[in-house]
Amino acid sequence: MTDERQISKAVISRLPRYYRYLGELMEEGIERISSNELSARMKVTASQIRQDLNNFGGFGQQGYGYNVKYLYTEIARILGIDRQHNLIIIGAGNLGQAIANYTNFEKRGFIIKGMFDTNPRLIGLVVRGVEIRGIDDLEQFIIDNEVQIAALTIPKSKAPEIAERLVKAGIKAIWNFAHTDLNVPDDVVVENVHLSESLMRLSYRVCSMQDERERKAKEKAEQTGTNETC
Amino acid sequence: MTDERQISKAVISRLPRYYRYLGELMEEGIERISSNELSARMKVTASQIRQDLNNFGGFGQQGYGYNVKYLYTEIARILGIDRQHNLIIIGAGNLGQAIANYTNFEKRGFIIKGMFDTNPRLIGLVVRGVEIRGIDDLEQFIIDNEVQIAALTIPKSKAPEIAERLVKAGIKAIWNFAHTDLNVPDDVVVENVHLSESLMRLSYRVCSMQDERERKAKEKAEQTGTNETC
DNA sequence: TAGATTGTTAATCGATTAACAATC
DNA sequence: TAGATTGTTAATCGATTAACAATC
Repeated sequence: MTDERQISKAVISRLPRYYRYLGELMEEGIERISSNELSARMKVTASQIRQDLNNFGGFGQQGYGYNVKYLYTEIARILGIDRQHNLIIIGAGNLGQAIANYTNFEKRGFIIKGMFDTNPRLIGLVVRGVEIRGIDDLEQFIIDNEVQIAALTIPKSKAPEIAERLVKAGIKAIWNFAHTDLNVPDDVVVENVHLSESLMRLSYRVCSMQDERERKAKEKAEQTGTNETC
Repeated sequence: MTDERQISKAVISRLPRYYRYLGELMEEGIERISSNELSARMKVTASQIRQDLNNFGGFGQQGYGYNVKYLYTEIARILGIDRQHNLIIIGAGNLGQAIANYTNFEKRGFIIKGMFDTNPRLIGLVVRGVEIRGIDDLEQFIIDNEVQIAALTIPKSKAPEIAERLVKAGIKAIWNFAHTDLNVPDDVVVENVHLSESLMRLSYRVCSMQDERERKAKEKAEQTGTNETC
């Protein structure tokens, strides 16, 4: 019913951004939009928008464009955020608590069922109505609460062992914030958020921007004859 | 000296991962590695590794492979993490504090000079030796401390205004955790970390994995004649 | 109906993989 | 020297953009 052929990863990774922009359009009270207008807002080509959406079927109408609310709902359905996903957070440090405190996740169907930590000082604390538990309960808790997704906000050193326990307990997906790659069976989804890698990419871009700035300054200096290179 | 031609974004985004694996190899005491061995560990093709690295020059040696330590150092240089980057964190909530507490960033040359928040309860607190300040000081602080990078861990609603102030104060890059796109001049780098989008991609993958599982189960049921479709 | 805009095919562009000569 | 493995060119694959007929 849902799947015809494999959708490319590039397309999938753009869908949440479309979803965000459509949400903003709804807030502005805009009811319909053409691929051209949307392309101007999002700074992508109209062609790409139409191509992307047509992977999932024709959501638009010739001569009219796209109905914002309808498209918004359809993308939610495609992404599976119209359903409920039960989630736990392993690691109740700042990062784990940051995720627990982000209320918008619940709006998208991600229900935080529990938090886990090994630190005795944290166990028993309640964050946004969710109790922090010791890690011994883990397997039973996953089964009892039909947990699909585990956010892993623990140090790299502990990640492989916990990942294995999660897999054995039947988890469907790991949202991995640990600075390491996890080895799991093919049918377990791992979505990595490697913040240190993100920061390194930023670093690269800052440096190459700096290089470019210097190159241009030098060029200008040469043109105005400020140095004796030629 | 450093730049010849534009390096593709795909290549850049893979460099931090190479860097991580090379670091692990060093910890294991491995001194040299061939593209083939590395490809097995990293689950990418050897061809891609060689192609990627050759964008920046020949770091290997025929018949030998790559010297781990040398390559590690070179990638650090390419990424610009051999230099010092002064950083501030705007928004001292859980996410901001999580970043402040992650010690490895300092190892890579990212020095956290200050944290800022509007919440009076947080102002004056000290996180890992860094004081949380009121946001009024922002511009002067950036100039006085030669701050290049600002991590933006504040709600979406406040992000555009702060981004504008940062740009005016001469910031070079914004590490953006706010759930919105920022409008900044071309020479200011924005690296987005949109956690909600990451979670939606995870959701998609969980659902399509589920679909596949069901499809296969159905196929099997048909083969064994458990239903009457044919 | 005429104008607008999609859905979709074709053309282009870029990234990945394969192959192999160069060379340590 | 022979074997190993890179650096690099060529072939393939996939993703993006352009174009336009279909159609609301």
